[in-house]
Amino acid sequence: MQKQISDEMLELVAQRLRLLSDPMRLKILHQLQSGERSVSELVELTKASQPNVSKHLSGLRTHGLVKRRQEGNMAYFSISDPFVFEICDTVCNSIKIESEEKSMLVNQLR
Amino acid sequence: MQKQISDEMLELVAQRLRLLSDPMRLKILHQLQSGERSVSELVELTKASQPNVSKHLSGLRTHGLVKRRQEGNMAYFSISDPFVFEICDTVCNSIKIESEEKSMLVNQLR
DNA sequence: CCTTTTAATCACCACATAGTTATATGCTAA
DNA sequence: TTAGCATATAACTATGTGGTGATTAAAAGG
Repeated sequence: MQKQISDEMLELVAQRLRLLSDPMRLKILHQLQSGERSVSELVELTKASQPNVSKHLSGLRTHGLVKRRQEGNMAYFSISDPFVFEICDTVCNSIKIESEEKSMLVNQLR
Repeated sequence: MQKQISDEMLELVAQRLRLLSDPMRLKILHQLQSGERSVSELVELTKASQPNVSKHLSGLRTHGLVKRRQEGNMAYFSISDPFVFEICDTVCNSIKIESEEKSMLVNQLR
């Protein structure tokens, strides 16, 4: 018998995964993986509009995935919850394994 | 220097996480964690409507997270990609750690 | 055949959200 | 103060999606 999960917990988990379920946000987080970045740097790196980047950063921040440091005119963001990396690694691995299985299948059919 | 991720890969990862970013789907997957279930069982267990459950199962299936077995009148579903469990565990852990940190903070303030 | 049961699909509504443009805020330098 | 740069926010649009009720499809049993 497994442990039951409360509806509130399900909501929390879903909310967190929802933040990671957008390509743009993943792109931003991926850039932050190498360290702190300013908003303008992120705009440059992601080739998205500045309001769009700011909006995503705001969402990520209010849910505690990212933290903000202000220095003079600029705002520097960095990842504050390492679980982000674990999740992405797990998903990437599952995709990699899947595509490997597919290519093996193709090889068998030759 | 880190490895760059292609836009297609970002889309794939986001798509997969999107499937896990809904409480109802998480509930279904959680019930499937203990083994195969028919649609009507899942309807009963999740207290959701039958079309709703079927719709979610359909989405999960077309993206390879779940597989279907027909027997007579009924359809049995089961989890086909174990990465689901890893993801959920990781997220649950991060939430647990966070809440523990919060309660520690509260204790310090007493 | 007809009826019942199980599941899938359709049509629709309500809502959330990613994106854009325009504007505001806030800091620095002249 | 004013000008200029960096960032945040507001208002709006378009699209996606979770939910519902009604219908259909298919299988089993009378």
